[in-house]
Amino acid sequence: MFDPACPSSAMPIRIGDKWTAMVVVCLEHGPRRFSEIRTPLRHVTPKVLTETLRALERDGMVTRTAYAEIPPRVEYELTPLGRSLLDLVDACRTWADKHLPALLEARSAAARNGGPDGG
Amino acid sequence: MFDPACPSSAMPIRIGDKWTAMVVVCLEHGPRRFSEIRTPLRHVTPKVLTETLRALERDGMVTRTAYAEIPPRVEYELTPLGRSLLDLVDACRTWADKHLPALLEARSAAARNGGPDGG
DNA sequence: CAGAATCCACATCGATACTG
DNA sequence: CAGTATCGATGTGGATTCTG
Repeated sequence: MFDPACPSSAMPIRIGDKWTAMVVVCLEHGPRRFSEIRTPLRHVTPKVLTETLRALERDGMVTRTAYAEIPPRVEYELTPLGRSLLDLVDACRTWADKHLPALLEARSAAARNGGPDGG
Repeated sequence: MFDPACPSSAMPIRIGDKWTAMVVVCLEHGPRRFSEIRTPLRHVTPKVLTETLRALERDGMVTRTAYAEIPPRVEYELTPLGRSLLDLVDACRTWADKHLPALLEARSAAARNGGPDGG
């Protein structure tokens, strides 16, 4: 799911913004720091990750805890509401396991027929 | 779900493009004509609906059947793969019933606090 | 380390007008 | 009726740069 080469870009379903689902999964097993979220999501810029986290915070999905230390440390943690998104993530995974191959096959078949240069 | 005034715009989950989920629900109970899909989705332009249907067709979600009649008649119907999206639609509905009010409350609470004019 | 500010590329969505 | 063609508005995602 974290691999941009995986066919998840073909997924007909999306949770929140582009990185929301991955962030939620990252937080599944407990609080994580900003950098700890960034590491597995290697292609997300800090700006976008901040936006995603702020949106989740606004919607009561995560809590943000800043510690007054040097260097700074901030932890993000899923709320119960945020954990409820894991159910949706799971529903997506289940669907993908069962149906994504068929979608991919249909798509490439369509590309071969009515695709690039017509047919 | 078809009412633009409903809070579905706040839904943290989306199936396909903007109108995909609604189109799929429209086709739930059998084949429908282009116009029959447009009617309940009153704010969709023919261009966008065509794009949505073509995408669904490419992905093996719907079949398109054109009849050589005057006036023209075209019917769209869900494939088994397309019907599988209904499971996702249902998962979304279940989630919304249980958690959307909490999301909305958290969001408006955030708007009152750190909202428009900061604070 | 965690994040803010700025600018920009791109895709989606939509209004309008026209066609077989 | 069922589209197609063109143009414009908009929002999201990203690169880059800078700060406490």
